[in-house]
Amino acid sequence: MTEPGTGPGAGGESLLFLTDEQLRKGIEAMFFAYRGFTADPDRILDGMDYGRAHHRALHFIHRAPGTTVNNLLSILGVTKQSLNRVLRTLIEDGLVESRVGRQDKRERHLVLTPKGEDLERQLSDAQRARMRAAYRAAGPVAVQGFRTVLEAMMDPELRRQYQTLKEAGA
Amino acid sequence: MTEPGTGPGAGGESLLFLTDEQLRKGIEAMFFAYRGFTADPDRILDGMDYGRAHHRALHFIHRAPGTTVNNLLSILGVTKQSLNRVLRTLIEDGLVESRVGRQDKRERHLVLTPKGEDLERQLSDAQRARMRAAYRAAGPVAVQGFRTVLEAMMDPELRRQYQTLKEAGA
DNA sequence: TTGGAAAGTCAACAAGGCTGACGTAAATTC
DNA sequence: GAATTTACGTCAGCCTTGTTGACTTTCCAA
Repeated sequence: MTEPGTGPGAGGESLLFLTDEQLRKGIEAMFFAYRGFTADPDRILDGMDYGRAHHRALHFIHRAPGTTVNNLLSILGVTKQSLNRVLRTLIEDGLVESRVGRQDKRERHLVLTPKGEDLERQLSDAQRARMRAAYRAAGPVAVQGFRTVLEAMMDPELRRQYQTLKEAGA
Repeated sequence: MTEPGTGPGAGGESLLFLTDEQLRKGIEAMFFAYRGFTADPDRILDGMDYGRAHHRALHFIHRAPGTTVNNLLSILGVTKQSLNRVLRTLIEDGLVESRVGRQDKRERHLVLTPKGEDLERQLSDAQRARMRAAYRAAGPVAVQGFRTVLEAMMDPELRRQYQTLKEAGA
C-alpha cells in the first residue's frame, strides 16, 4: 500500500493524498469511525426509553444552558415536531426544565435538572473516554489535523454554529 | 473535572489536547462534520426512491464486487432483514445483480449493473468532491492525522474490516 | 441421511426523521 | 389599537431504516 508521506521537505508537497483512492479511504474511515463514535452512548441508552436523539438534545442543552427551542432546532437541524417529541419526554421525565422567557415570554429556555445532568454526564463520559483513548493513541499533531479536516468538511453554516459553540465553551 | 497542565510526559509533550474541553470540541466536530459528510449524497438521493441505506449498499458492492450477502451484512452492521429490503429494491430496479454462488450455491454474489455503477459514481463523486475540498484545504499533514484519529476511534472489529477493505483497494 | 449454515420471506414494531394544519400567546409593526 | 409576525406546542399521518421472531428453502458437510 502506497503511503503519501508528508512530503520530502516543506517545498515538495505531493498531491498524492488527493487521489480517489485516498479519498475513498477517508470516506470509509468516516463511516466506520462514526459507528464507534456513537456506539458507547447508544449502548447506555439501549434499554432506557431514550435514543440518540435524546442524547443530542441533552448534550447541547448541557452545553448551552438556557438555550431556546429555536436555537436548539437550528443546531440540531431537525424540525420542531421532531425535537418536540424528544423534548417532551425529557421534560415529563424530569431531565429537562422548560422556563418561560423573562424578556420574551414566547421563548422557552431549556436547562438540565440534576437528573438530566446525571444522564448527560454518564453519556458524555463514555463518549469522551473513547475519544480520549483515540487522541492519546494518535498524539497531539494528529489530533490537530483531525480537527482541521473535520472543520473543512462541514457546511459553511454548520461551521459557523460549531465555531460559535467552540468559542462559547473555552 | 480538573485537568493537568503540561504533563511531565517524556519529551515535554503537552497533554493539553486531552482536556475535557478539547475532547468536547472533537465530539462536536464529529457531529457537525458527519452531517456535511452525508449531505451531498443525501441531496442526490432525495427525490429518488432511495436513501442512505441504499447508498451504503451500492458503495460496498462497488468496492467489493461479487461480495456475498453475509459479508455485506457484517460490513454494514445491520440485520439481514434490513439489508434485504434495501437489496430487493436495488435488484428489482436493475441496479444490483444477485448471482448464485458457483462453489456454494447457497450464497448470493452481488454485483452492480451498469445502471448501478452509474448511480454509485454519481453519489461517490459528490462525496469525494467534498472530501477532496476538505483535504486540499487542510493539507497532507492534517489528512494524515485525520485518518489516524479516525482509525483509533473505531471498534477493534470494525477496524479490522476497514483495514481489510483498505488493503484490498490499494 | 441428517444437521446446520446461508439465504430469503413475512409480520410486526420502534425510533426518529418529515410535512401539513391548527392553536395560542406574546411581541412587533403598521 | 389592530394586524401581523414570531415562538412554541400539538395532532395526524407518512417515510426510512433499524429491530425481533418465526418460518421455509437450499444445499454443504459430517
